[in-house]
Amino acid sequence: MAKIRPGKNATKKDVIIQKASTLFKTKGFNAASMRELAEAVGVEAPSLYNHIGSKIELLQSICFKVAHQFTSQLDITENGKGNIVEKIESTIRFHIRMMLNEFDEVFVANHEWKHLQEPLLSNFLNQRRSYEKRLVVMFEQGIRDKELKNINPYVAVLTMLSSVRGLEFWQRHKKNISTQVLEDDIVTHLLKGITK
Amino acid sequence: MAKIRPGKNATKKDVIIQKASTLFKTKGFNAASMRELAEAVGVEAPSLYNHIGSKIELLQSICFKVAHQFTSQLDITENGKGNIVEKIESTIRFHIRMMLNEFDEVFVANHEWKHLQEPLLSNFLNQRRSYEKRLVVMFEQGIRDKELKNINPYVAVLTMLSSVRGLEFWQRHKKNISTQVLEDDIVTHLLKGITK
DNA sequence: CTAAAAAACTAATAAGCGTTAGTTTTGCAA
DNA sequence: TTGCAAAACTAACGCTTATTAGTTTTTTAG
Repeated sequence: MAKIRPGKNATKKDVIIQKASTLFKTKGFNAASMRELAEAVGVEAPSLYNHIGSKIELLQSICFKVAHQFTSQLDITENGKGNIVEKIESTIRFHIRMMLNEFDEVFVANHEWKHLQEPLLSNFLNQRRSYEKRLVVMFEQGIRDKELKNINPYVAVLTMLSSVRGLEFWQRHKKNISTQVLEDDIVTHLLKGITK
Repeated sequence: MAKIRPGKNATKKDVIIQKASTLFKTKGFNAASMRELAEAVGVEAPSLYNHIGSKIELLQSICFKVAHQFTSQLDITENGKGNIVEKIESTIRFHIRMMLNEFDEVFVANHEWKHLQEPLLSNFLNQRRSYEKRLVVMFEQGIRDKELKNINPYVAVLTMLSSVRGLEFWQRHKKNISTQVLEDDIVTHLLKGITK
């Protein structure tokens, strides 16, 4: 009956992807059915196929959209002004803001990527590895430039990424602390451990 | 044909649970089929039901076994000797060792718990919350006793838990660094940020 | 107002799932 | 060696799944 009603700047496909993000996050990709997704969107399941190609295509869209956001922001940061510590801080803050503002999609990209199909699965993992490697290179330069302590750059990068990912668990405590305070706390905490 | 051959101190059920841990970790609970599990064990799918009750029971066994290991170790640590910093260090090292030695089961407990059914789902989440709360209390006492900086104990606990969970990603780099060095590095890194 | 295009609907299909039933084989104890 | 229990097997059931086919309704454009 009622058609899918997208907002001003969103196609119907965008609406489906957004609802899919929430559903995949909550139930997991395999446990989430197209019938549930359709109900969330407000139509019958087969109607979804007027806008999308398949269920797996939804997961692909979510994962690669998130990957692109992180990658292109790192492009900007790498080529921008500032010393290494400032670039690391900028990267940390971007990660935190992504976790807070686009939680569902980031969560799905972090947890459900394993259900991607080849060759996109390998493509996605290569992007992740490449991203981490670029961060390691950034840390290595910071060490060479004496901006950072003589730490193991791999340990530092993974500690940083893991800590920020831990924001997942803050969803429950969201009410208790301002996101700005949280952002500053984490940045301080992480930088204090590695800066000279 | 061939019966399930358990090792000396393992029942057949234990073998199935161990194989299930690996399979659930690799493919996710829903994507892992009983037919695949049976193949990994070396029997046909229906034969599994001579040893287990159901698929969901396997997930329950894994999740609650892990939860019990963490909880009972924390009991020991809390009631043991030493100041708060020593107890925190001991807890961190236990987490790291669990991640390294019982990776599959810990991974499943961390990632697949959402597929537990009520009332066990709530039970599991309550145990997690209770565990985190006990850590927070530990940190609060450390702050009161002036052993720790005046940090936000929630932020500190979640940073600690997240960092250790990040060891998941070290599976790929395992060859490049000794686990003992890794353990010491992480402990140092984490403690340095919070101790006075 | 009309016609074409977009998008909804109902019905159905094929495949895979966990699990059960019923039967046969295996392994240990007497 | 015999007999019983444990554990394997084959076959199949009922259910859910993503997806397709075919049709009807709704929206849009001229």
